Amino acid sequence: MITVSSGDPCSIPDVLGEQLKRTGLSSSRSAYWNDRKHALSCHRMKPALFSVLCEIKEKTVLSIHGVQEEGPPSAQLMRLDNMLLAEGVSRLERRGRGGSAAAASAATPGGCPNDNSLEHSDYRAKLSQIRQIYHSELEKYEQACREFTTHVTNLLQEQSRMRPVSPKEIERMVGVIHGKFNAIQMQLKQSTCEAVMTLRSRFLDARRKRRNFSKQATEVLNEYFYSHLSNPYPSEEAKEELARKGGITVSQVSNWFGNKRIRYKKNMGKFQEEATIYTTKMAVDTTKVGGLGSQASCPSTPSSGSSGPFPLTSAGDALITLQTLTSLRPAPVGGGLQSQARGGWQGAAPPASTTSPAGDLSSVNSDASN
DNA sequence: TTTGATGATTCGTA
DNA sequence: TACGAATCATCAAA
Repeated sequence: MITVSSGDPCSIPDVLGEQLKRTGLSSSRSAYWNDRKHALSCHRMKPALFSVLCEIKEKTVLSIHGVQEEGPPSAQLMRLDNMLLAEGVSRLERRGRGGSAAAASAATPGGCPNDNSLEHSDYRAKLSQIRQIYHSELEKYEQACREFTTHVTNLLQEQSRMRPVSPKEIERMVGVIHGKFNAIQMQLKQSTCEAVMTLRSRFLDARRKRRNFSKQATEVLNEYFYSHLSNPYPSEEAKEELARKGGITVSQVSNWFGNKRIRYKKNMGKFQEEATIYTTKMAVDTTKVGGLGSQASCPSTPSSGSSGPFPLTSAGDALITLQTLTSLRPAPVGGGLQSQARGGWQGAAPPASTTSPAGDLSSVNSDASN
């Protein structure tokens, strides 16, 4: 009885000989293996050996049949692909190295704010970096996969001269190789997704990127707030103007006023000094301009008039009083503002944006000029 | 490191 | 839909 190991010893010298030839290492050893190979192929037992190998092969193929079925691409892989596509990472596929920079700068990740802040450009640069690394690694894996597949295919074809190797078997082996490389690719995709997620959370989470407003923005907002203390609800137009002057967005203006109203109401005592500063400043500005020009520093509300939902004994009036008093003595505005504010917008429903606050500077100015 | 200030977000409401 | 209230997360000064 002839026993043959699954390693198929007959083919080994053959393959080695070929490899030695390819790598230029053929020498006396190569000649030795060629002799051996020739001896084996001419051996009188070769047909018997080959038939035994065929039998073994048949059994082996039967035993592994059913295990080799390749399932559909996993849901996880699809999720990763979708995520990379959504993040703009896998858009460059098959585009080559040249177009990566342009495409990187053009790509806008989903959910990304469309402002042109420095953080945003930094985000894009880092995303582009991740994208380039991803594609470079992907290309490496694909090339390695191709090379390995070719190598194994050649190997099996060589072996098929000495042992039974069916095209199906080669196909299966190629499938196995692709499966292994796909697993590696999935890891690459997974880590790329993680990197993108980390980047997103770091750069795009608004809470993380919170920056204090510039001094100018704060001043513009405070000036408006304290000069409209009786009705600190800027209209859309006023918000836009404040946003423009402060170099911030309209929604930031809205946020600021929302926070300011709440915090002022909660702790008016704390804001007395600030109120004094700003109302004094506004009063001085108004006096300087002669009662007509203060609109330049304080956006007006859409309409004017004192028929708003708040009593005239408001902070707006306090400002008027203050303007008069400023020229006479240091402004003792604090208590007045506080008491008036308490009876003003606090607790009252916010007025429609089109209504004009009693303390609107335009009306103040006209009053003052009168 | 702690703490107050502050911009942003979320949720309920009118 | 805008607002108030509560809360979160970060900044910056002590």
